[in-house]
Amino acid sequence: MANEVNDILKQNRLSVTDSRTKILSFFLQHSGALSHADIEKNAQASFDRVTVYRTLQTFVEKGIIHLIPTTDNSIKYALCKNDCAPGHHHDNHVHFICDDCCKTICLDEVDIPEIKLPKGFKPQHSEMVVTGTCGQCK
Amino acid sequence: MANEVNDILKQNRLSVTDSRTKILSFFLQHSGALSHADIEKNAQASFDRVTVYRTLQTFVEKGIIHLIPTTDNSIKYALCKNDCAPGHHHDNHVHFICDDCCKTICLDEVDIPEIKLPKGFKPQHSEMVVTGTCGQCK
DNA sequence: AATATATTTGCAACAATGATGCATAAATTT
DNA sequence: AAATTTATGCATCATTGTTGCAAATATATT
Repeated sequence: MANEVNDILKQNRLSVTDSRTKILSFFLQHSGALSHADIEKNAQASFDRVTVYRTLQTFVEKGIIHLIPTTDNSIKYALCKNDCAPGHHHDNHVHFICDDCCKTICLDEVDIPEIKLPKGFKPQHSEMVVTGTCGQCK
Repeated sequence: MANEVNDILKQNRLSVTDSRTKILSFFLQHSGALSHADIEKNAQASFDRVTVYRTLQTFVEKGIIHLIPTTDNSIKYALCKNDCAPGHHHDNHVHFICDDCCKTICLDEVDIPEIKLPKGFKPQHSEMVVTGTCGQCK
């Protein structure tokens, strides 16, 4: 996996630094969505808060991770599994938030359906979040 | 409208106070989604920040307004137009965020489609947000 | 209509989250 | 290995949201 992390960073023309390597590894190890706090609390990576912010911002810009919409005031990130390019994300899968374990799960195999909008509205991107109980918590 | 505001509050067994009256009026006047900041900056209502927070929380609990999910760190609220009861919202319409004017619009007439989830997942509530260009901004 | 009770408000203080400038440190290029 | 570019960490600040408590206001009671 060390190589995979390295490759992803180089493919995106990012210098390979300690923080980037460890934060990206953390995402690869935890397939679900992570919050800034999750990453900051991660034992393996004790970086400055600012570094974590900047690393996450960089990853979003490069299309390595994507943001997940929430109704509480928390930002969550997850690895992009489709072919996302810098400044242009192609993730169009549904996200699931479990009311029990509070985990956010990317349902990579569930596409967001297209919908008909009222006249005049031009859609550019859709997000869909489903809450409920996940497989583990039923 | 003064009566309408009064009625809504009384129907929800809330004491009729200055802040609640004015904040609720503000929602009735502005059909779109509002952020905490929008309300705080509103000239007619110069309340303590804490009061605004608590009023909005109360309104959400009572089913008078609902939260709209976003990917940035902003919480947005909009009036519930369906029959939402305390602790039990029934809004299942799509929200539209315009990239140009940055307004959030409730598409009351567009229902969130039902989707098939992987085995084990039990859905409870769905949210859908579409970004793009709205009718005014095309 | 006046008082008693219950609720809400505003203040103070605090915690958490996020942003920016700049010197140091580390990575990449030559 | 040195020069250059880039990233990090620290200090500082702004914004956002929370909690406890006394004062103020609204509702209920007589």
